[in-house]
Parts: sequence; structure tokens; C-alpha cells
Amino acid sequence: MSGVTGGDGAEQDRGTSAVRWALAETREGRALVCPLDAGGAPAGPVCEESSAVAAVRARPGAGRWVWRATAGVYPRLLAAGVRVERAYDVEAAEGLLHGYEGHGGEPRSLPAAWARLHGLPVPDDPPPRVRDGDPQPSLFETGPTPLPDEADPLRALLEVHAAQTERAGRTAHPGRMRLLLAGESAAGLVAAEMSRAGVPWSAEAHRALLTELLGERYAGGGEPRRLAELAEEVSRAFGPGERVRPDLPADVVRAFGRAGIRLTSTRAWELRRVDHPAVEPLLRYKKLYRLYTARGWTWLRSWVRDGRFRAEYQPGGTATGRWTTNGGGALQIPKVVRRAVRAEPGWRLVVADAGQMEPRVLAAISRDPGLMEVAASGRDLYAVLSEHGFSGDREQAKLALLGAVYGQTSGDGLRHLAALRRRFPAAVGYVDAAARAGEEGRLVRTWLGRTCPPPGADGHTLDEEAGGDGTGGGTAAARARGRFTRNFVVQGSAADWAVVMLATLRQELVGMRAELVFFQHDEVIVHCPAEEAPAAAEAVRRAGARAGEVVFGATPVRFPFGVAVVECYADAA
DNA sequence: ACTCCTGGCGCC
DNA sequence: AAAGGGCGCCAGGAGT
Repeated sequence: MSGVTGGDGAEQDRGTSAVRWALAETREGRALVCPLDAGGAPAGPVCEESSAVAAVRARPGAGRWVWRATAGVYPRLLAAGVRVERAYDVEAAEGLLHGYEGHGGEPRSLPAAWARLHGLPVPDDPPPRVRDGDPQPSLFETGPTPLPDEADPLRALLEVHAAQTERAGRTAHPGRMRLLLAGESAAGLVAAEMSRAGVPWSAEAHRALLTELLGERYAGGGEPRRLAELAEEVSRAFGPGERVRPDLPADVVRAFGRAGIRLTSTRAWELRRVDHPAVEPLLRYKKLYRLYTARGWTWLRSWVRDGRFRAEYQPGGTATGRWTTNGGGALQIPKVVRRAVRAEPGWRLVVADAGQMEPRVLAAISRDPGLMEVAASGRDLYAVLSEHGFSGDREQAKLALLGAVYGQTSGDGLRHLAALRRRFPAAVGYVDAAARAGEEGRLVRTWLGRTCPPPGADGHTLDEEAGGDGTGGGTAAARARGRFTRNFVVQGSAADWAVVMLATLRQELVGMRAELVFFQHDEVIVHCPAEEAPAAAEAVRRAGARAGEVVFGATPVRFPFGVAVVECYADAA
């Protein structure tokens, strides 16, 4: 990758293995394949193979597979023991390109893309698959899906792909868009591989943790002992004869009302300001109740099999490009439960966390000289900020910066916002401009060109009743939209970085036994033999740095990973 | 019995 | 100290 300058033109196929192949599955599960030239046109005859697995297996030298959707075909390849080097996911690309063209939220399936291309009625995307609590079958049951042109399923794929190549070239920064499409496609491969691998999970440690915190379960079912005790304690605190169900907010609000305390909700932060003996056990109840319902014995039984927690990741599942998961809540593993994430014997977890993504990304996209200088250090950015004359300590510096990115409207962060604006005018100006664009109904884009959905497609309607709530500057909805677009450019550009980082890391790990088992916005976990851990840690660091250079071009901004090599996730910093 | 909505809180 | 951006998930309750 030497010679990469800036974000443009970074993604190019090289070498003899750079042959692209298109692959389309027929309704019967057979596969039609043909080689492609650089422009996406057929460069050889169409071959028919008995299956996608057979087609890919027969062409080990293929540099990139162009297919309808990685999620639809790759899990079956992996199940058959077949990995691919690179892919191009036409439906993922369609979502990004159609979004860039101002139509975020509209159908992105291949049939929809093909229909648009030919001016035909556009079919809706198939509804998301219902989850059944058991992730196992869904990974492998996803069968071949019909293409719009039944007579020649390859034709629609080739037409849409060729058109996409041309549309990417018409964007303001074609190199960036091509990098985004390649990165998103690579992310799809990573997601399928990671879903298959699963997070190493000790059910035994998990059960021990549950019993320790929640107590035993009663034989007849129902709440575990600690929850029952705390519920009893809460009731007692309201007085003799009082019965309060702490898991029912309305019940709790009524009980406090009888005690002369008016609550608007039972949120923890509101309860904490209340002086009443029921508050303390109630807060402890809520904490444990959350653990019980979200990560308790039921979760364990549904999601952990053979020592692994397998979630189904959906790259780009959110508007900003962040991933989501289909079930199991893999991206919300509570800190306390991380004790159950254990490397296999003789193996290690390389836990890597990219520190202070928001300010680093903001520095890179705004090119604010002062903020870039602060972000040029690999040290804790907020600490550097507070040492270098920012009016406040580390926490205040952090609050001010995050407040600027999130569009904070009140509170402590706001006090220091003025200082922030003086010191980093280009950075604050960048997010302010994004907010203004949102309020005025315009679209904003991430650094690589991921585009926010138009108003109305994201739950923010700009033209509902006028007047707002009197704070000026348009309706409440317009201001909400402004906060969304303000945040979008930063969070989404961080997601741009993340997919390229994943793509790079995946390549770095080729040839090692190490496996990528977890990804969460700005954090990755690699599971590897102990002796590979130093190399894996170095691979992660390189991937983070490389992604920063490739995505954002020549800036002094660094994207350092904090890396810990541990046997248990809970032991990582 | 089902779906849809809400409250609340887990993660970033 | 205050409560803002993105999500998923669960339980309960309302509506059908």
C-alpha cells in the first residue's frame, strides 16, 4: 500500500489474483459464474456450477467475488469450509449509493436496484427475518433467493454492478466511495466469519456469576432469591402492608406518590435525587433485574452453545454505519458479565480499544489545526487537552467535546463550549455546520460519503407543527434533526474508519491461527494461541493506524489502540 | 393468542 | 453533574 496519498484511490486490486468473478445463484441453488474485467463487464464465458460452494472452491485464485449479498451466501460457504479473500456486496453497495443519491431508507435489494435501473415498479425489501431465539439455524438456512430475471439470474447482477461502478465514479470523491464500498463489503465477510466463530464463552463462569449476584432460583420458577428479597425490602420501606412491584414503573410511581413524592419516571438518575428508604433497595433491584432478564439463565440457554456466544452481526445496520446484531445483544454485553468471556486453554484474548474516537475523528474530518495537533499524540487525548491550557480538568474537557458532538443543550459541557469554540473553531464549526444542514432539511455525509437518510425517513419530521417549545431556532423536530446530523458526521466517519480497520486486520491475520471474535464500534477482540498474541496485538495496532491513513489521508491524527492480552475479557483495562 | 408500544437501561 | 447522538432487548400492558 505504499504510495497511498489521501483517501482517494486507495483501494485497488493488484497482482495476478485480482481477477473478479461474478456469482449468481439460481432458484434451484445452482451457481452461474463469469470473470469480469476492470469495468465490471463479462471477460469470459458463463459457467454453471452445481452450487456456490462448488463454484468458489473451483476458483481459489479469484481475487474478488461479486455477488448479491454476502449475508445470503457466505455463511453457507463458511459452513462448507470455504473462505474467500475479497467480495463485493451488491446490495450493501446499493444501500450506500442510493443513500448518497438522496434516497436513504428506500429498498436496496437487487430486485429493487434492477427495477430502478429499468424504470419498473420497485419492490419492497423482504421483511427482516423473525428471530426465534436460536441463532444457530438462521446462519445456515438462508437459502438462495430469486433474482429478478429468472431466465438469467446473472444478468441482473451484472447490470446493477456495472451501473454501480459508474455511479460511484460520479460521486464527489469517487476514490472515497470506492473505499467505502470495498470496506463495507469486507465488513460483511468479517461479520459472517465472526458470527460463525462466536465469542469464547464460559457458561460455567456465567452461571457462577449469576448465582453469586442473584442467588439461587427457586424450584417453581419465578424470581431468584436476591430479587425476591429486594422486592420485599422495597415494599417494607413504604410501610406496613404496602405491596409494591418494583418491576412495574407505574406501581413504583404510585407508591412514591402515596409517600408524598411526585416522580415523572422511575429512571435511576431521577430516583437517585429522592430521599426515601425505598430508593436504595429499588436501585439495587433494578440493576439485578436487568442482569436477570437480559443476561440471565434464559439468555445463556438461548445464545451460548459449545462454549461460544454466537450473534448474528449486521454491518451497517444503523444509519450512521454502525453495526447492529440480530439477537443476543452482542453489542451490549454488560461489564459485569465479561467475566464469562474466557479464552480457550493455551489461548489468549487480545482486547483492543481505540481510545477517544470522537475527538480524533472530528480532528481528521474538520482538519482543525489545533485539534489535529492534540490528536497527534497517542496519549489520552482529554488529558492532553486539559494540560494544554483548556479551561478545566480532564473530565470537563471530555464533557465539552462530547457535548459539542452530541449537540448538548444544557449542563456542564455547555459552559466550556465557548472555550472549545475559541480554541478549535474549525472543529466546532464543522459539527455546527452539520447541525445547521440538518435543521434546514439538507443531507450530510461522512468522510467516505455515507449519507444520512432524508428527513422523514429517520423519524425526524421537519414540518410538523410550528413554534416548537419557544427556545427559538425552529421546531423541536428541526433541532432534533440537527442533533442527529451533527452526530452523524462524527459517528458515521468513525464507522468509516472501523470498516477499513476491520478489512485491514482481517488481511493481517491471514496465515495465523488467530480469529477475530468480537467487534463493537471501536473495539475488537482477537482470540489466538498465546504465542501468537504479540503478533496479533501488533496486527491490531497496524490495522488501526493504516485505517487512519487510508480513510482520512495525510493528517497528523493518530488512532491508537489500547491493547490488553488477557485470558478473561473482564481483566482488560 | 397475537402484535405493537412504552419504560427502562445495557453498550458505544 | 445532567440527561444529548446511535442502537437492542426485555417485560408488561394495551389493543386487536
